[in-house]
This record gives sequence, C-alpha cells and structure tokens, in this order.
Amino acid sequence: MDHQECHQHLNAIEDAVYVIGGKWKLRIILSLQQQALRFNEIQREVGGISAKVLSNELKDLEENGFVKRREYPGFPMKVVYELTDYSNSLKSVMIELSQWGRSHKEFIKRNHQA
Amino acid sequence: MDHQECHQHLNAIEDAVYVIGGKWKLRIILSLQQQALRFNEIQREVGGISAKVLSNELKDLEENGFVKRREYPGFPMKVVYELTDYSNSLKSVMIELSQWGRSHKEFIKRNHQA
DNA sequence: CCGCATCCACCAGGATACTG
DNA sequence: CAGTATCCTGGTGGATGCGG
Repeated sequence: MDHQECHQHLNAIEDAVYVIGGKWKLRIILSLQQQALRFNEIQREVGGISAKVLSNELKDLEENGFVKRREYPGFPMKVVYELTDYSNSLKSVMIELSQWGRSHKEFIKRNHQA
Repeated sequence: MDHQECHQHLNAIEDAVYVIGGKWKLRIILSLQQQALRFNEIQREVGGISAKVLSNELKDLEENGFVKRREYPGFPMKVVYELTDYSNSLKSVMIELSQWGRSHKEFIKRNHQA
C-alpha cells in the first residue's frame, strides 16, 4: 500500500467515523429501529438530548440518507421520522465495530489486572 | 434483539468509535506503520498537531495497547514509539469502515446530483 | 529532545423561552 | 407539536515558555 492509496483509505475511514460518530447519531438510529417516531418521542426515547441538538442530528442523518422525515399537515403539525432502507447498509460495519469493541474491552480488562 | 442486548451492543460500538475516533488517532497509527518514530518525527509526519495534543494522544494509544513507548537513556533523552502486535487487531475493522466510507461517499454523490 | 504547565480562544452543546 | 433563538458554560485544542 503506497502513500497515495493509504491516504484515500484514511479519508474513507474518517468519513465513516464522522458519519456515525458523536454522542447521539447511533442512539437516534437505534431508537427508530422498531418503528417510526415523532420528534418528541425520539427525544424521550434517547434521553438527555436537547431539542436543538436533536434537530441538528436529524438533519445530518437525513442528509446522509439514513432517516426520512415525513410531514403530515394539520394542527398541531405532525412529523414522523423513520429509517430508510439504506440505513441497513450500516449493519455490517456496526457488527464489526461491536465485536471489536467487546473484545477490546476484554483485552483492556486483562491488561489492567496484570 | 431485546433492549438489554441492544444496549450492550451500543456500548461496545461506542467504545470502539471512541478508541479510534477523533482527529488524530488513526493518523498517528498510520504514521508508525512503516517504522518506529520519535516524538518530533511523529509530529512532523502527522502535520498540524501540537505537542500537547500529541502527548495526550500517545498516552491514550499506549493505554489502549496500540503503541509501545521505548525510552533510551542519555542526553538528550531519546524516545521512540512503535506499534504493538495488538494494533493489527484493528485491521478488519478499518477495512470494513474504509469500504463502507467509500461506498457511502458514492451514494451521497449520486444523491446530490439527482 | 521530550513533553508538561500555563494561558487563551473557540465552539459544541445545554437550558430556557418563544413562534408557527 | 415541531422546532428556532438566545444566552451561557465547559471542555478541547492551539501557542508559548520552561524544566528534565
């Protein structure tokens, strides 16, 4: 792997980490796993997130194609957010990360005891 | 996958992202791929990182078992950092992330054109 | 050379209050 | 209900200077 190639590789990884990183993105996605939810429902489900931040996060997730915002007219306004099919493309990455994270925790624990 | 299980899963993922996330960790690891380097060499190689931050990052990487700090006495002091064997355990995660990141970039590009 | 201590600027994100 | 506006705080990270 030469320098150029390595740099591309790095960029792609950093993109990926950026997209799913941060404190909230994954939690929001998880909260929508079972069913579509409304803004306040997500806020309650995730817990501890302010409206401003949730609003921004949802915009990001929508831009990245993970979430679909669906607006129903009327008063009061009703809006639901649901996961897109594309959000499933995250599955293999998440499994890989989860496995590594779990085994890493074991590794650290062993090392700290030793 | 019930709630409990899901929560464990989430934690493991967040641990993993935390460990390799941030602006510098991966770049530092990459810089040590070919050979062990001294503090200032890493700083130059990575580019744009301050001594304080590099110092902290190296401590994190050492605690997580990715990097080994090797100190040679004398004056001036000589210190080199090298990757551990354990750092290879990141490989499959990084490949997965890189592939997903690359394909996601394509996905976004197509969607923006459309 | 290595790397910590100090000081400082910036900004992500929380709390609250408010509008459509 | 869905979000925005405003204000404010804490923490991250840059710059510089010093000590081992």
